[in-house]
Amino acid sequence: MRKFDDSLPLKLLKAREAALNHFRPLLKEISLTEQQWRIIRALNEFGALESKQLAECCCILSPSLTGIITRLEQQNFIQRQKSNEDKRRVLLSLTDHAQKVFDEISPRFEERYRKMTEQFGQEKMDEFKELLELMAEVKP
Amino acid sequence: MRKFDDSLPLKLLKAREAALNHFRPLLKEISLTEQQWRIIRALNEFGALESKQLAECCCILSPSLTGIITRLEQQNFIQRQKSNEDKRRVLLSLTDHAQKVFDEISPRFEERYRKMTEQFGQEKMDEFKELLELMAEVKP
DNA sequence: GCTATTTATTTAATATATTAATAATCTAAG
DNA sequence: CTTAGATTATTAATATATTAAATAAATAGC
Repeated sequence: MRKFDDSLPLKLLKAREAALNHFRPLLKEISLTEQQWRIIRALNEFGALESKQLAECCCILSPSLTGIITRLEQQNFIQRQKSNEDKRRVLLSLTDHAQKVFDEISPRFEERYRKMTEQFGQEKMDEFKELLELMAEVKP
Repeated sequence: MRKFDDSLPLKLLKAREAALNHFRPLLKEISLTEQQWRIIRALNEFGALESKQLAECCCILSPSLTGIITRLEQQNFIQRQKSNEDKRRVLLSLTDHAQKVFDEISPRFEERYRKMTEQFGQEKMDEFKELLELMAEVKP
């Protein structure tokens, strides 16, 4: 039978852990969790988003998102605004404070990302990302 | 600047989600979480393990493991036994019940794993795993 | 032999993941 | 227009993740 270590989910978990280790020191420095930073990055790029869209693109389930947003709101990183056309929906966007923090710190994330890519090898990284995208498309 | 979606940790997360979707229905059927199943698989292969070793090979931190083991013990899947040489250590192993459940259900996991591999392509899967292992070795 | 240090595990506190259920609103069939 | 069904966000309950601190037992150095 297939060995314990020959498990795609486990290998994906370990690879992700190793990748995140490149960024954990920075996250700790600014006191944001990995998920909080992911959400801030998404809102920086897409501007205002509805909760559902944000959950989708950040790969975070709605119930988790509700809590994360609540805390980011308390820390003055995110503002919520009810939609007028559809009163069920909530629009989320970065505060000026969050935008400022993002602009200041993101170059340092970029630098670490660059180093990680260099260490792994640019060619291998491209090939790796290609395979990751293919796997993400596989349906059971 | 690098786009939001061009993020290795995010791609790893999405690929892992897609991979896990192949097994979630089975896990639900036997009412075990992904982590519980990982631990059972490890103990099936390695026999009795100490808590630290189990945490290491399952990529689960000790504080999480304590809770998971407690619940698996209550469900009669795992038994703990204190080491005699070093009374700090705890030896963990599968109960007969767990071994029986594992032997019955694991062929169905194998079958789904086989289908996932076939769908993705055996060659690509080998290449993919190779890159995942390389990434897991990269140090920050 | 004793003490300081180290190591293995657990506890505590907070954040996130997962599933089910709820509340509010919208949409479409009748 | 009205109501059944669908959709969005939240709440609730339980499990796991993460970091720090506490506990207990082993080991090194004196």
